Amino acid sequence: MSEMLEEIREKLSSVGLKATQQRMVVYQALMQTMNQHPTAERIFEVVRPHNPTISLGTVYKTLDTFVSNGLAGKVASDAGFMRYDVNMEQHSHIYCTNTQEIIDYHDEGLDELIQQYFQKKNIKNLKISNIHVQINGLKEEPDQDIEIK
Amino acid sequence: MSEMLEEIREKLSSVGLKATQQRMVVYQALMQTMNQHPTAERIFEVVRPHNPTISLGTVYKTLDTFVSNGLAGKVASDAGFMRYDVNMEQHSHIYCTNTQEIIDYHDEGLDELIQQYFQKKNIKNLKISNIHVQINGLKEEPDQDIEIK
DNA sequence: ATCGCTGCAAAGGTTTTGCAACGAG
DNA sequence: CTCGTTGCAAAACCTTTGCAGCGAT
Repeated sequence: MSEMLEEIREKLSSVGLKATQQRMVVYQALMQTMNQHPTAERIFEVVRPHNPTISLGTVYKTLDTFVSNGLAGKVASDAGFMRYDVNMEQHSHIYCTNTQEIIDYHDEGLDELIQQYFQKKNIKNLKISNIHVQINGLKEEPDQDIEIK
Repeated sequence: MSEMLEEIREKLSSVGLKATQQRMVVYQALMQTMNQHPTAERIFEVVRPHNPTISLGTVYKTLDTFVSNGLAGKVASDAGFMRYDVNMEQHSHIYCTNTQEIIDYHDEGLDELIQQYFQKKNIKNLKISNIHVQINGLKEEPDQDIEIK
C-alpha cells in the first residue's frame, strides 16, 4: 500500500506518539480535507464510514494530541467552533465572505515586507513571534478558483 | 448628566434601534472595557452591579443586535468564546501570548503598504474587502505597556 | 505485560431560544 | 396603544472528562 501510511507513522513516532489506527486515519483525513480547514465533526464524518467504531470523543482527543505535539494547528472560527489545519508552514488565510471558504495563502514576499516594516518601527516591550495576515473578500465567480500571479 | 449618554442614544437611533435602558448600559460598558475586548460574561459583570435586574441572556441579545447593526464587532477567541469590540475603525490586533491581552493597533502606514502590495500583485476572482494583521508576540515586561514609535 | 489510548456516556461551558410580561416610541 | 424588547429558564451546541476495557510497543 501507499508509502503515505509509512510517512504518517514516522511523523507520529518522531514526536513520540504511538501509531494507533485512530491516529492514522485522523491524520489522513486531515490531509484529505486540508483545504477545508475542517472541524472535529467534519473529520469524524470523513473517518466514520471506514472506521465505524471510532468515537467523536476520540477524534477530539486525537486532534488535540496533534496540536500539542506540533503536528496540527487549531484556530477559532468566527462561527464559534474550532478548525484544524495540518499545514504547519507559515501561511496566511483568505476568507471568502460569500463561499465561506478559508484558503491558504503563502507569500514570502509579503512576510518579508511586513517583517521589515516592523523592524524599522521601534517597538519596545514586545517580542514578535509571528505575524498572520487575514484577507477578507469575496469571489466574483464563486464557482471558480482564485488566481494569484 | 454627561453628553455621552446623548451620543449613545443618537448612535442607537441612527441605526433605528430603541434606546432601552439595557442597550444604553451595555454600550457604555463596551466603551469602558474597550481595551479588554470583553466577553459577554465580562460585560454582564460590569453592568450587573448598577443594573441588578439585567439578565445574561439580554446581554447576549443586545451585543448581537449591536453587531448586526454595525455598532460593534465580534471575534472568536482561541479559547473558544466570543469577544466584542466597539472600535469600528479599521485596526489590527496584537495578541500577547503571555498576558492574554488583545491590544488594538492602528497603523495607516502598514495598511497602505499592504494595500499597495496586493494592488501590484494580480489577483483574479477575489474582491478584497479588508485586510487584518494579527501580530502574535509576548511582552518582555508583562507589567508594562508596549511602546510603538 | 505495561501503560497509554479508546469508546461511551455524562458533564462542562458558552450561547441561543421560547414565551409571557414589560416599556419605549 | 403597539410592537419590539426583556427576563427567566430550558435547550442547544461544541468540547472536555472519567473510567473500564483494549491494544501498540
